[in-house]
Amino acid sequence: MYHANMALEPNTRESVAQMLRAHGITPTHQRIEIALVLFERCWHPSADQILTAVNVRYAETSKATVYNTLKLFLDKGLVRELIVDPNKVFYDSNTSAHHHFYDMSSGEITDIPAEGVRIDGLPPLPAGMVTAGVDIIVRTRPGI
Amino acid sequence: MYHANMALEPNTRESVAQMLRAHGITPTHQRIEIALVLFERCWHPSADQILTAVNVRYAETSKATVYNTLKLFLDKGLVRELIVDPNKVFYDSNTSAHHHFYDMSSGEITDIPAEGVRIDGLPPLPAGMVTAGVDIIVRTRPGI
DNA sequence: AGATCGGATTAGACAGAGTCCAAAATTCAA
DNA sequence: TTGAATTTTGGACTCTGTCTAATCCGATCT
Ligand SMILES: [Mn+2]
Ligand SMILES: [Mn+2]
Ligand SMILES: [Zn+2]
Ligand SMILES: [Zn+2]
Repeated sequence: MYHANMALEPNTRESVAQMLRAHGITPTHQRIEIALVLFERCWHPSADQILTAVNVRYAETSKATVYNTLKLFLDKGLVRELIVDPNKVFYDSNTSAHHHFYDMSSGEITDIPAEGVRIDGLPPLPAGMVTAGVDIIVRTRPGI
Repeated sequence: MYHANMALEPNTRESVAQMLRAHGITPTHQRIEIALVLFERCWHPSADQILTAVNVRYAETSKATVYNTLKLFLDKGLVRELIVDPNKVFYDSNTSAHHHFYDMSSGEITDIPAEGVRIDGLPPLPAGMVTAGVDIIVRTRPGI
């Protein structure tokens, strides 16, 4: 997966710190850990998965900080929320426009690149409204 | 609690009961009330809105029954879930294929008819998977 | 270095949505 | 009418996420 925010930088603490500074975020120890977890690979973790991943080595980050930080990253455009499951929000470190497969049986989320996908025939927006985003979710389940 | 003298058009109650039977659902009083609330107009209520609406005249239906019934209706294909808000599920009594505008500032949900909307260029599904549904959510907010 | 001070972190209380359970109520076929 | 099967129910419980006030930094100044 292409990470718009990572360019070709290695996932070092220093490169992550620079990315945070570039987005106007003071790079604290906890924020760097959370960013490393978010960008280390292509996944769509929940807050709880991030909390677990960040504390694998030492318990050094609290639940409150994970939620605080995810909200901050969201405000600053570093991550986006994925609303596909009734029970929890998933976070997507790929902020470029794209869509998703959602396997309803396993919960697995897979990116669909936006290039090549085209939506035709949408009606005009209600008066005075502006588009904040168009999400396509293809819900799948194991075939016969 | 069942009240024998509820003033409601017998045709409407009876037609709802028949619809439930046609879907293999035993039409109890609570289920009929919930179905009436769901189908009385075009809206996308949450479980809590349904609970409130059903109990406007008398408190005759419990929270547990609303959730039980919504799950039953979902299984039987009478309603569909709408996952657009991180905090609650909305229910859609329109089960034909269609899409939605979601006004992020007011929470208002508006139907987009599927006729005329076309999605091109979706990649093939992961091996062994089958489509359970394709949802387009156009998130909007008040314009400039 | 030591003191300062504002932002960041934290534990744990709290809230809202939804689930579960065992007891009570009801349905409906016999 | 009867009673077994189904449905309903209050309330405890779980889970995700929020809030708050105390504490902890860590960058800057002397
Ligand atoms: Mn939930
Ligand atoms: Mn929530
Ligand atoms: Zn994604
Ligand atoms: Zn709808």
